[in-house]
Amino acid sequence: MTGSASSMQQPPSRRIAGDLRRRIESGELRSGDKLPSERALAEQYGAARNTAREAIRLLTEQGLVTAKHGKGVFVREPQKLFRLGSDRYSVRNRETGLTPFRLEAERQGKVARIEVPSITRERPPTDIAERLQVSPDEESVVHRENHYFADDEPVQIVSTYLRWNEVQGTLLMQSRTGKDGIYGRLEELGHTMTRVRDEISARMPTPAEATTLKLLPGVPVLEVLHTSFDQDGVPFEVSRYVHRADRTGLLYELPVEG
Amino acid sequence: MTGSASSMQQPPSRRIAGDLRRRIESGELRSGDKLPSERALAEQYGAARNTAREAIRLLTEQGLVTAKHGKGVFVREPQKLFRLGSDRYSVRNRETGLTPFRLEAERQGKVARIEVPSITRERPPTDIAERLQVSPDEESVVHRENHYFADDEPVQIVSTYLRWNEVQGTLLMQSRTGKDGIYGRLEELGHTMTRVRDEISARMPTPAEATTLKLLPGVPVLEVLHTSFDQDGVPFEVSRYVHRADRTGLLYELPVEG
DNA sequence: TAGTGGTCTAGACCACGGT
DNA sequence: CCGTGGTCTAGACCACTAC
Repeated sequence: MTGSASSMQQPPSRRIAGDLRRRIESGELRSGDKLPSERALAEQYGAARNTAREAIRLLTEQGLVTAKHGKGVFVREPQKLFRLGSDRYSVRNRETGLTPFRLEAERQGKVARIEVPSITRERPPTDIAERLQVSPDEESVVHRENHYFADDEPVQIVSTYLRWNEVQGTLLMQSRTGKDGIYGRLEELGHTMTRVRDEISARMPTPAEATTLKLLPGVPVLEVLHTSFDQDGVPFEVSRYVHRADRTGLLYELPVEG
Repeated sequence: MTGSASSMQQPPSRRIAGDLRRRIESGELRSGDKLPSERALAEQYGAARNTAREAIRLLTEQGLVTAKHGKGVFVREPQKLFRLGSDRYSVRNRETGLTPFRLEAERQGKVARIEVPSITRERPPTDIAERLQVSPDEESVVHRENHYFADDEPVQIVSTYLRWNEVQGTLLMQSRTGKDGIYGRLEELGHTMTRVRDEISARMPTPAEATTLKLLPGVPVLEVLHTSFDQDGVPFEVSRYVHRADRTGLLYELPVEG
């Protein structure tokens, strides 16, 4: 508290955080390196431990470092991204027998696993009802919840919504949907996917999502609201994808109409 | 500190945060409502002010509430989203004389403004160099930085990279690029946009981004790395878009190849 | 002036990880 | 066992807002 008025712009916690950020960005502290302990930082800067702790918190919020209880605070390692391309809906991919997720996991040398925690008849959320063109006031949809893992690490949560009156009594009410997955069954019901729409947004996870995705603080999620349209322009399937943003990149390639 | 061992699973700060989250989700506290003050919460729960403050911090991190210095803590209002469609690169839109950004701002009844803080020759970042197929070791690109505002609120930061040897001495080195913008000039240079690739990710903002975008804590950014390809498949323009995620939705519509 | 959040202090005890 | 982060206490002063 000795500086002149002009040198006192920043509170100590910001100053400590700024110093650490610079040390990380300059390469002095590299991925995986351990930061000085909170108590050591406090002593170095002549501050209380809570002040050093606040500095660490700022960096954590920015996704730069991650704390490990009992061990220390470490510079976060950049993660290889799952690259989910716009061709992930292509029929060609179905014919390989590998889903896009399995393909991508394989590319990274990881083992893909998919769980189906629930398949239930429900009243749809309003955003889903609008897009699937069903009533939001009745139990008009079937909700299939899927969890995707790579090497037992959860990477995405998917909620797929289908029309109850169409899928009632079919394999689409089972967790094992047979050859070519749900799109194979939907094709038998007369829906050939000819167009898709993806609406993309990003936000911080809910506590529930943070738990199931095992998200560290400072990691946002990517939410994709996906709608499939058939040959008649009818939306026949809507899915909400929640991806952990530290492991996911989306890729869209498209022609530009003259 | 009176609960039995079995009822003590959660620390007080989480308990307070959980109670508040439930009150918000149940509708008891609505968008724009003021939460109890930190001191009031501390008293209600028989805790120190720092503990109540920690609870508020958790909610802020989750993007649920936002603090206003001197006024209080308020439930965050959902923002209307800028919907940036995949047709934003279409030539048709250029012919209207309105850029997609201006169109979208108009749709929301807001005034669009675009600043060009800098146009400089530079050595490209490696991810840009790869995609534009230029050398990362020379000053091989021109970097045009743009800031987009809606009603004087900043909503996106765009860095466009072009080949120095192509645009040297052209209008593309000026802030006013003439009719149809940069794509008009690039077409005169023989590059007709026929295909685009967008690579999308989400992350927490850097402090610099948080400042220029005036981001509140708990708001991530959407980053889009955009590449334009011409009639010969040559990448002739690469841009990095940084959008504030609380105001931006991306929309992609695409046909599915049989 | 009173009330609010923003920051800081100087302690304390707990839970976790490794020796 | 010791060192680490996780949480809490009971104060304090500052900065901002509104009256």
